[in-house]
Amino acid sequence: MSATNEAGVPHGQKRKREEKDVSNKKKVQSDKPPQIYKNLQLAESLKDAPKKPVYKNLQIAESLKAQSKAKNQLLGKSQKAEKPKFKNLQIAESQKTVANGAQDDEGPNVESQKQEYRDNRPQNPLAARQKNLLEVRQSLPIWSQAANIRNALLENHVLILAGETGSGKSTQVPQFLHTSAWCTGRIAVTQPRRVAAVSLARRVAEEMGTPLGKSPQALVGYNVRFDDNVGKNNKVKFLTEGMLLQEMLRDPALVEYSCVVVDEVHERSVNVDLLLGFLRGLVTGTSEAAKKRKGKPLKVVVMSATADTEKLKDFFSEGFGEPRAEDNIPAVNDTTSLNKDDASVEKPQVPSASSSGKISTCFVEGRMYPVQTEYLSEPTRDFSEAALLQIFQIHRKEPMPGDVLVFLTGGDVITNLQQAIEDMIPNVITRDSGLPKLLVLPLYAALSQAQQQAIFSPAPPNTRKVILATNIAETSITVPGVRFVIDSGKAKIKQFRNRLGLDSLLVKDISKSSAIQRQGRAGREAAGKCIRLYTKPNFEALEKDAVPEILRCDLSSAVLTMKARGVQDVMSFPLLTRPSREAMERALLLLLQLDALNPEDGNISDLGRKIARLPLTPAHGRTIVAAADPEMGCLLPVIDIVACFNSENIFVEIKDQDANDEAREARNKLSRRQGDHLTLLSAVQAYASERTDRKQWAKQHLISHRSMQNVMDVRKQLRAQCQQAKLITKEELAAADDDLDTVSESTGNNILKCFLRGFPANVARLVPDGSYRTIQGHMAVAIHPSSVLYSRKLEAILYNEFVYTNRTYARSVSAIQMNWLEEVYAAPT
DNA sequence: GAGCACTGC
Repeated sequence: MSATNEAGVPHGQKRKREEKDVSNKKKVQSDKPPQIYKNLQLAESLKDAPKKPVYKNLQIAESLKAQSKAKNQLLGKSQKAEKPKFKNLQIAESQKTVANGAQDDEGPNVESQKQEYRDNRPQNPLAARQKNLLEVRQSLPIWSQAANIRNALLENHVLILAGETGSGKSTQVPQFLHTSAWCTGRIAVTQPRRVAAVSLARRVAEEMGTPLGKSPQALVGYNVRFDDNVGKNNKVKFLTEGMLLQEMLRDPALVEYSCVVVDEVHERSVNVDLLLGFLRGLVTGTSEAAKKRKGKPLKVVVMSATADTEKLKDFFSEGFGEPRAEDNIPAVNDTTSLNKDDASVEKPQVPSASSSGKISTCFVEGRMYPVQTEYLSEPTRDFSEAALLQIFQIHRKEPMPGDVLVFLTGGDVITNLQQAIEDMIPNVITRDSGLPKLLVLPLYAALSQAQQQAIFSPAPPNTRKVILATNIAETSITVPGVRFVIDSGKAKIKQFRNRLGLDSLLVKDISKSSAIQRQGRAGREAAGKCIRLYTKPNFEALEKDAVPEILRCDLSSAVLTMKARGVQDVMSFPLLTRPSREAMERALLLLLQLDALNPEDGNISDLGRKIARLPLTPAHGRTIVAAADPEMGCLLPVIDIVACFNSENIFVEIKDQDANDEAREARNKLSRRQGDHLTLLSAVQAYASERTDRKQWAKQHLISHRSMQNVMDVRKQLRAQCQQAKLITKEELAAADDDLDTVSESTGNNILKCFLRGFPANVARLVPDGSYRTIQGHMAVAIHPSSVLYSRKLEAILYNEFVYTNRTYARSVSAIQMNWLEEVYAAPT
């Protein structure tokens, strides 16, 4: 047992403590990047690489691109030939669509802002930067709409704003609004991703000429998981959707805010759908929580990249007591209703009489270069082969510079295609010796930061980059330098099947809007070209929009989210898209099984409230609560395991060639005969008890250091939250050390019993033919080959997930005893 | 003997 003396403070912890004392700017420079950067998959590079380009390279905000736009404009008139074409969103009379009669035509506070930096001392670098940025801001398409937007919210409480990438909406709208008279509280701006929230906040702070975050002068802050950088005087706060939902637990009326801007609504995450439901109740004053605002108005701005604002408008109109437009039979000549589902007709949509002046809509054109689109004349059976052909055709025919971005389905397809291209390169390039070189780069989430980073480094001279990417390049990462896009038209899509209680992850056709999004990636820096590896009729036949996540996932989390925020009748909670009754009922049933709801009235129980506060699925939350029961007494180890399930796979794939026997043996030592749960635990504990060089340790054990760092972050957060929820005392937590202890047989059993409590449906038993069948539903289940229990025959198994790929697999599996079931499910809590 | 798209509290 190694003592935790002063000198023995684990590396990471000590550093973290030091970090707390330094300012934000220093944070970025410190040898260990702050939490958020670690999650950018770019952390490693941050240490050495200059900071700016990193942020720039990420898909962040329209505004960052504005810089390059402005640069293009400065480059001179010669660029006029390639003048960005406004995409089909462009609406000549868009101003009319906002509230009637713009009063100040001049843009937002130009004079007052000018005055502001005149007043600042000239040597103030923030003010100087602000001044420079003002010119860039004024060149954004949204700038001319500033007065309209301000006036719209003066009169109405809801603004629906459609603006494509490049319009500047994410950065400018909060700045247009924060000086309005009604804006006495804060403006929240939600984002689906953490990176976006952080980088937008940074940018807006710069544009406003103030520091970011906690400083008393700071007007802009952000709050994302693992990184709270909000100051008392912040007027604008960027946060992730999940964070705002979490805030609603303690403040369901959002009283600290005067305005909530919901950005990227078209992505339709479950969280955004829930958020819109809550906001509708608040803005219309129809929900219980709305009373707590005591008459203080709330303004809601809903921003989307697609022009389809009708659905959103109908949704809010309904909240104001108007019937949804669908309920009306459209008159034959009523073009506004007829056009609703016609993607090709995107005309300005003047607020119709039915909106009764409560909802404004506004369109802002995006800024983008034209993209020429080609289709295959015949459908292809093998999109990899078709892509291979097109890549070399582009390389032969198209001028440099111009990198190629290929949208594919998954890591394996990407690896194979990369191999195929590299095999062909010698033939093609030597045969035609005038050709530039080709550099093939894979891009998908499971790659290490360093590998992902490669797409951002400039190619060597006379080299064309070919990036083979998954959907990650559609929303999360913007690849610079791309002029050619090849679109397979496919993506892997996860779908939860309620009846079977399993997730399937299958290759499916993408939606039209997804195809358009992919196409747009070719026109960000110059005119480009998009080759679709399917026919034009195929494209026309695609669904208009992707199926929203809320129709594709297990609803137990969403339902608990509603219940915990005061929604009693979840069936009538306003949702943009209503899931099936069956899916809702299944979720309610599971929550009842988990004791999260009272069986008498279906309201949330005390236990349910505890679960709802944790950043986990209800099943994992229930497991944690079970582990805190003194009879079980295994909270800390259960947290370690749950943390693993909430991070990427910690085990690095063992490839026969590169794994040496030593590492393999080291890895094997971590494995536990009881199964994957305790194997994960032993890995976390061994890692945590490593005091000298964790990175080296991870390498030696074929464990992903990055994943493990994330596990440690989640573990820390869960420990703190459990203490807050009084599931563990401060003293107990302080006494916990990371010394390597062997988990006793009985503790091991207790741990598995806790998981049993959280996963009543994920149990299967061995049947006479040697296969496993689930106890609920008698479905055939096979142990996934990645499990330490693969090919073992055990009395019964418990598993963390049930997925369908080629067959139905149980992943993360442990052995249990049938006689535990009675004990676990009979026990009162 | 499989092979996991992508986010988020």
